[in-house]
Amino acid sequence: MTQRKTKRTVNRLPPERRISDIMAAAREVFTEKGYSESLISDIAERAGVVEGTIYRFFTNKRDLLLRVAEEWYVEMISKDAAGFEAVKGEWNRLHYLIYHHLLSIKRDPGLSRLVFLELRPDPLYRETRLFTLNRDYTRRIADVVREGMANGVFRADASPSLVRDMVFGAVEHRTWSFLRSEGDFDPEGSAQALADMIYAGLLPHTELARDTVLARLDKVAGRLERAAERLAPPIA
Amino acid sequence: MTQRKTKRTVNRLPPERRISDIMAAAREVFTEKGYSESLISDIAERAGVVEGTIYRFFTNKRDLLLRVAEEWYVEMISKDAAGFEAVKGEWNRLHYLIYHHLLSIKRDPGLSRLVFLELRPDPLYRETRLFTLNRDYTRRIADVVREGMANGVFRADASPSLVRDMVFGAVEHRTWSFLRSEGDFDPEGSAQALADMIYAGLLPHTELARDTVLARLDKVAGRLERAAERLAPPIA
Amino acid sequence: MTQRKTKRTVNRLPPERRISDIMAAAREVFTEKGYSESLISDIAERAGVVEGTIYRFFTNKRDLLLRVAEEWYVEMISKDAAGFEAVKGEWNRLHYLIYHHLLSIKRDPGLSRLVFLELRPDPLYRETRLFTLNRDYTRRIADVVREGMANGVFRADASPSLVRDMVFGAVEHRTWSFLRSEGDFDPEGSAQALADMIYAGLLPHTELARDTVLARLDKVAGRLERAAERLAPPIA
Amino acid sequence: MTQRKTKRTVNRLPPERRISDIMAAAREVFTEKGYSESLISDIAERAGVVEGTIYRFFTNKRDLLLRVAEEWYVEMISKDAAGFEAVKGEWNRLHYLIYHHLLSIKRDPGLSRLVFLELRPDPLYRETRLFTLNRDYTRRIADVVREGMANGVFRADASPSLVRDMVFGAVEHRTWSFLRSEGDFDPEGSAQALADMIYAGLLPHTELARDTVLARLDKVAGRLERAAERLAPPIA
DNA sequence: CATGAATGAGTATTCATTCAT
DNA sequence: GATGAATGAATACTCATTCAT
Repeated sequence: MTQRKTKRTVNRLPPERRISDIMAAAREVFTEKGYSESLISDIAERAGVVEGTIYRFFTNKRDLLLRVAEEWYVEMISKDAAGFEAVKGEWNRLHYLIYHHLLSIKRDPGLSRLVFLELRPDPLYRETRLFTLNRDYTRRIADVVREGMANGVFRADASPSLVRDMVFGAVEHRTWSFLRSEGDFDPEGSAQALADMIYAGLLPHTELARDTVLARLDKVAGRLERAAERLAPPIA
Repeated sequence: MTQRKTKRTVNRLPPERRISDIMAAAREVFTEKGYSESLISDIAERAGVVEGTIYRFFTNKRDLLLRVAEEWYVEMISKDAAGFEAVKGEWNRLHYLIYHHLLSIKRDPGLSRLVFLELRPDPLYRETRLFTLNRDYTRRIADVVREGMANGVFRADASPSLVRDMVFGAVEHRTWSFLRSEGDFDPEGSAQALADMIYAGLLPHTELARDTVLARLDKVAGRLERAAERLAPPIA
Repeated sequence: MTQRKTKRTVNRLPPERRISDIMAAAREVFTEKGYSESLISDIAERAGVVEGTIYRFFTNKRDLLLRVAEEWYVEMISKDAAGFEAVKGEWNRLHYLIYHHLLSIKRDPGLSRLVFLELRPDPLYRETRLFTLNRDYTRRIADVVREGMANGVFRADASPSLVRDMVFGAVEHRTWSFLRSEGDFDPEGSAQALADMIYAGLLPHTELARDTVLARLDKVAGRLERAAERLAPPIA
Repeated sequence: MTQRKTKRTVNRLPPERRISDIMAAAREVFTEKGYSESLISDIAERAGVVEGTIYRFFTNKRDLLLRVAEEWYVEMISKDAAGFEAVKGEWNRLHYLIYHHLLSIKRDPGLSRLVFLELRPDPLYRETRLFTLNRDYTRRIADVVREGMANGVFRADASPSLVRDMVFGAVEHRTWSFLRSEGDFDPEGSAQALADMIYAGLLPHTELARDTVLARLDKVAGRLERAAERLAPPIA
């Protein structure tokens, strides 16, 4: 009649194992369904635990997501690290980082979406370890720029942070339709073209190639025009 | 018995007016609170209608958001159009578009977030008129590149779509902390630096042909003269 | 296949009716099961509405309980009011209030428990309308004491608030086992004995002045005559 | 691999010590947070044991609360016992018990609340040792009344149990706002006034002071009126 | 004896959308 | 056309208690 406790077989495991089981399950579920569609109960089941157990190790659902994303970043950072050290030359290093970033997105589009759409927009993102990890991850691009500037390979007035934004912004936009599951992208091709653009943009100004009479005149004319516009705006 | 109707003003307004009232209210609310925090009841109240009325003109909450975003794009596109036509020179045109895009984000961060976070990631985004509008909006960058290629100002192997992604991606990343309400950004400075990077990245690897220089000098001189004339017009 | 909306028959009723339906159902359920065991879904079902509808009229479950209790107090206060006015003499008025209070508890032990155990201990109880109602309800005892003091029937150094606490405290303790569903109690017997104790405790320590006795005898005789007349009215 | 045990101090203590540690911790926690807000894990931590250990000595959380309350009662009873014996005279004995009860509440408001709100309302309260202890504790008032009746100091028709309810009920009501942490109360003043009321209520009826012609007539009139009301209720 | 990881039941609340009046 | 009352689905989290080690 009064069916009470079903079983109650306490399956004792080392915490590290539990945590990694849960995180693996969470990564799966989050990746498949996105954050809000993911159910704690689903994650628990796949991890072979009960819902309550998840809350022994993770503050809440969001914390779990955060930890999964952090783990992913740690993975990405460490995985490339050795290879990166071996690469020489500014272009090659830019290319390496861009290419591997594209590969990571191709490998884990679900996690990428989560970071772009759930975690990064969060008002508390900056307080997050993920923010720090991401900063470390993206800083490598800026570091290459800084080195190039120190070597005299790149112009002295370049902006490392702008380059970082260009690279990661471009990659993100380039992969959006893929992240929306609509198409594919070519990591190698995109990496090459992007590296070329960035590299060329960073080279010092040669005589005729830039900032020559032509470019100067263009800019000056532009400034004059903008000034004129402010004084006498075109009749709309 | 208990007369309770607050007001019985069956406000019969022309549909266009209703629609614009609703969209104005929706824009306000969406901008202030983001999509999911926005309440249809709130929008209805600010628009001076009841919930049901909104559904006469809009399929659902998402459709309303979409229409608001579309209107914003139409606004942005038309607003810049005239000015853009007047701008000459590749660098200036790149700069113009980048600068005004940054200004739009600064002016309407709420709408920007909505597009980035709600609308664009949607699986059905491509079926949307917003997608088309955004394509038109961003195509202008690619068009500048194409023109430059045709003019011989830019290298023949440049990728207009990559440039588009670099520009809009970089802008987005540069403004993220602002969109998270954490800081500010300098539209003019960022626009200049970004235009410089892109421009330099697009120049031919070889020197410019001499005759091109001369031909373009003519053009530029002409523009200078016209600009000067606008600044100091001959006394009529 | 995709069984969606079950029905969707919108049953439109005047708000007063909905509210009273819900409150009636809530009173039933709360009375039967106590606060925390009561389910909103249960209340909704008995009221013939859907859960959401309850939240149109009541902020939350607790608010609903509060409103039910308030209604009960209003009921109790108004029900006794007319009768009370007709009662003359300090002892009789004390007795009347005590007796009817005991009757209320006997009639609605569930609500009594709720007030004693859920509502009154609440840290915000004083901010509640229920607090005000209860104050008005219990003040009547203190008022009788005050009147008696003014009339010289009771000693000048009596404490109306202490009497109030004695009366309502004693009643509560006397009915505890009943409220715990363990036994019964005798309202009439308890009311008499309690009124006697309180009355005696309030009399002046000295003897009554002779003329007072005579004056009051007149009044009492008059009341006796009128009462008798009501019992055996002259045949019309 | 990963050695993780924080401490391995298998603290083997005599059971009595364990029990008193746990009860002390429980008393603290229950007092501070109330029953349902109290966590077994919190109690365990403060007692320097783990959760499981508590269950070696106590059936469950409620049992622990019960034992804490019982201990409190034993404490209260034994503490006053000697002093009480030394007090002579009915008024003085009433006053002594009332005053010390008020002091106990003032000293341990948290435990008082627990008894009033958690333990006493329980359906199984009567089966509890706490019930017996409380009966012994409160019986002392009734005993004083009985003695007084035997001595001829109090009227023969007094009700010891009613007096008990009046005293403990009055005290409870008088201290409610204090127990809700809203104000304070004056033990000495309240004890005196309450003792006075009770004492006076228990004295034999003197000639003119009570139950004289006047009071008799009042009562009779009241009874007649009530009878009349039942026969012919006033038109509402 | 002690440990402490694992268990698992249980529910109030929101709000976009509908459709009878 | 307008109204706005009614609908109803959907889910994270807590913590007393147990029992394998």
